[in-house]
Amino acid sequence: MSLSNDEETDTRQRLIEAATITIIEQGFGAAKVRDIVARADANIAAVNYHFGSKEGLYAAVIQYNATQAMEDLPHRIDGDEAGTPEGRLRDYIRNFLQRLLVDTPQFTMSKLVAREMIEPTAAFDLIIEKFVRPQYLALNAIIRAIGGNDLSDESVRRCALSVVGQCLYYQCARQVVARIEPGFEYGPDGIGRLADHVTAFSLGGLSQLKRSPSCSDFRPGSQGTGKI
Amino acid sequence: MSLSNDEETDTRQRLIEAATITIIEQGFGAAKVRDIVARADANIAAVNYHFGSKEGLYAAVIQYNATQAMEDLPHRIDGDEAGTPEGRLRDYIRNFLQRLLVDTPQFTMSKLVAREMIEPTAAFDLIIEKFVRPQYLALNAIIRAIGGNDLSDESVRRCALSVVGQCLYYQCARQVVARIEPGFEYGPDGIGRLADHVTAFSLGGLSQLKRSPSCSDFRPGSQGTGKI
Amino acid sequence: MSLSNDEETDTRQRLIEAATITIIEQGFGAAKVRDIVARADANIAAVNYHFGSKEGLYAAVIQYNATQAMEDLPHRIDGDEAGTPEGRLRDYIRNFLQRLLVDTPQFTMSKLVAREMIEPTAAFDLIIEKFVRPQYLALNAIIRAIGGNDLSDESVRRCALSVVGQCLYYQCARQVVARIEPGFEYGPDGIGRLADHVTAFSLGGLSQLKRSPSCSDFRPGSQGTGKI
Amino acid sequence: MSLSNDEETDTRQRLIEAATITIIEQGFGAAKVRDIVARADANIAAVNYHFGSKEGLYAAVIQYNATQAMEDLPHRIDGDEAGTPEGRLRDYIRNFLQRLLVDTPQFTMSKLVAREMIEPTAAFDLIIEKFVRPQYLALNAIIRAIGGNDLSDESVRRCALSVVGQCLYYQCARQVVARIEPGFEYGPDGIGRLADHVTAFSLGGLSQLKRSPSCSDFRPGSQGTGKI
DNA sequence: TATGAATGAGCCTTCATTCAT
DNA sequence: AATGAATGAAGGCTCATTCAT
Repeated sequence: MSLSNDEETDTRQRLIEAATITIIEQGFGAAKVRDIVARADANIAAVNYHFGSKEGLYAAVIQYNATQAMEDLPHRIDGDEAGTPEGRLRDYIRNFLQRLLVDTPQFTMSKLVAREMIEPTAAFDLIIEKFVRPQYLALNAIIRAIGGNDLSDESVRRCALSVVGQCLYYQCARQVVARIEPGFEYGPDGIGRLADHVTAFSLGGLSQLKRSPSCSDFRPGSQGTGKI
Repeated sequence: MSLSNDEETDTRQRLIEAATITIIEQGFGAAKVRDIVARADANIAAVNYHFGSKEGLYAAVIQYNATQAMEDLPHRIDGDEAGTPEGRLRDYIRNFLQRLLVDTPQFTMSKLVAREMIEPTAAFDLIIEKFVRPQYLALNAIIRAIGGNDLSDESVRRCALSVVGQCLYYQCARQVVARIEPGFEYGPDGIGRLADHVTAFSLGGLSQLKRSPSCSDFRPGSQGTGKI
Repeated sequence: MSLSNDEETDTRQRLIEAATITIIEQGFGAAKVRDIVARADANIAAVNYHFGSKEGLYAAVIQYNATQAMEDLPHRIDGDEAGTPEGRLRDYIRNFLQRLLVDTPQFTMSKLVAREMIEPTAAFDLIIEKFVRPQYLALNAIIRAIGGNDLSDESVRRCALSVVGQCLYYQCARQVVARIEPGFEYGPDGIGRLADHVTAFSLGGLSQLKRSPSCSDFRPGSQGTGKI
Repeated sequence: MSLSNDEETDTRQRLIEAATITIIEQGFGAAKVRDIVARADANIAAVNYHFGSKEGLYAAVIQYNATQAMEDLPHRIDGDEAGTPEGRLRDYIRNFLQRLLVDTPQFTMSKLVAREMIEPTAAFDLIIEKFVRPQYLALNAIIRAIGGNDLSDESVRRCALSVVGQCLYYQCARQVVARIEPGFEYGPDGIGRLADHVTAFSLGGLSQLKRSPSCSDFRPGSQGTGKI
């Protein structure tokens, strides 16, 4: 309420933002409290004062970014069924890739999740429930709409993971891609073309699995007939 | 000369193996030299004596595991063209997933690569050139054989990354998968079914891209016509 | 604010003083940070906090003692031309010897310089420019005033080094003097008599060189003629 | 006796020579056993095998070099009274400076002594008695011969130290001289001219002290009369 | 509330020395 | 006698945290 109260909130906020950037860049373990407070233009003792510990700061980082990210998600992720299922899949993929790859202060949550996958912390559960599962269920719904009754529940889930995997790869393996495919660009156009490719590739995959419904039925020998 | 000489593994070797496990579990930065030498039942000064520094030990770890991994690769990864291209793709995927996911002291290299993606060190270049690129080129060759002249070079590369992405996801996001799909199992059968799925999904994706050759030509609208 | 604040010396200051003593006693290489902080009644991390490193602390030690020493120099060293040149030479020598030999917490700089001669560090340049050269130039001026036009510039410089050498010897070779001349005492009286001797000896040397101006002209044979 | 016995002696000898060079360059504390054995092309365990410890090696270094140096001293240092006293002084100074300053594998002892002055070790006593005192007494004899009965014993001793100090300065403060008098050269000619200067300066000093016998009688005021 | 100096556990590394062959 | 791997004490330095104002 008071002016000083506003300033405090300000320091807290700056710390969270500075920590977000630093942790995305270096990971939680390698990020130093001294660097974070320097970036936030705050005092070395501020972290422990406001958050109790470095881990407390990280919990606040997750909390803040998860909330922010859920608010920013396009409404159709939340279950809106407008448009064709294929169009919704394309939008989902495009949006997912953008959040993963676009170099802006926005979309930090997806990058934090990628970090958490490798180096899980106490915030892991929170992230799964508040951020990952809702989107995963939305993707499942889209795929179910595309596949209709031709796909088993298990196939739907596997296909959802195949879609997510293709996208996440460009985040996790960004350095590798930069090395083995130096021409790859992460600007808006590049991401757009990438989304087109992933969508087409995935629709093809879904189409294939609709015809040979159980993935367990698939046998390499059947590939030799040339019908795929 | 003595029998004990044959039985007791070399300290150098024990250090490399202990470091491999520790670094896979914790990453290079978080792995402590004291823990590594304790695991190797060696003296704290042994690392410096044999490898000059912690980083020198890591370089030896990469060198050793990369050599080991390249020797263990099935011969057809090296360009053998026996069998149908589809069969070779399935073998490639199955082998890739096994190396990523099987919980054995073997197949350590793939896990080291996954670490290096997140936390690149001075060994990054070595890994790319000696381990990643050869396999990536082999996968490109398989996909080219499947796609024939219907696929542009760019499409081939994008498809290769889509295949790799699906597989790597299960390594990178192992903890996430365990949470959102608790039933997923990483035993030989589970990995076999997973390989079947990824193969079928990818062959479907390739088939789709052969029909709409340029991924840039793909438009969501065209998906609604029912052709997929 | 509190009284204790006035009485307790600054940790930074205590560290510098403790380091000064320790380094004079043992040299920079052999001085241990743990010993220095113990002497300063400070924490092991204090050196890194205040000075960045052990070398940073040493730089501060030099800086502090050099500043202190320059302030303590008698004004006539700075170029004051009061008194006869011979009197100024005597004062210079007496002051120089005092700073080298008196066993007080004062006059530390000269002892640090003696250390630096044997074990040069990064601080060497700083010491030469800020401390040694100004005094050397002052001594040159005194000798020039004594020698007048009878001495070449080179002779003046050589004589200055002869004066400095005689004084420094008692610092560098203190242990040796104590052994081969056990009666030598380093109290005020002893230093006073020593200054008298060095002054007389040096004035005699100067007088000799004025008569045979170029040192290169000097030949032992000419000494045998009884002129000395 | 056996051939292997000769080879052993060889390793011992190589270790002593390597240690001599290394210790002169870096001092005893900073010299590393690993560097010494590398320079001697010997095994790391050789030092402890042959000398018991690093300090044992150093004792052997002193012993060997002191013996060597005493053999190499010009005979007249040992009390030969040929030639005029002034000529003998000049020879003494020239020889002293050569041993201190000439950059050869010879004359190592003088450099070890200079080290020992700053960083005395257990070998200090040995050095004083076997090397320093004999030469100091010889110099005293020369000065007594020059001064005759006009000089008190104390004056003789002080003058000897003045001579030694001038010479040693160029060894101890070599780095300083290089900085404040960049033109100074340490080749044979430079050392010759330096010896000329020191001899002339010292003869002048002696001559002065013969006239005002007690250094304690010297007063600055008496300098103003212009007779020096 | 905010500051920044102080803390101490713990890290990697160095080094002379010892052990086993 | 010679080798080189192994040893462990000790060094400088980093870091999150706490203290005193």
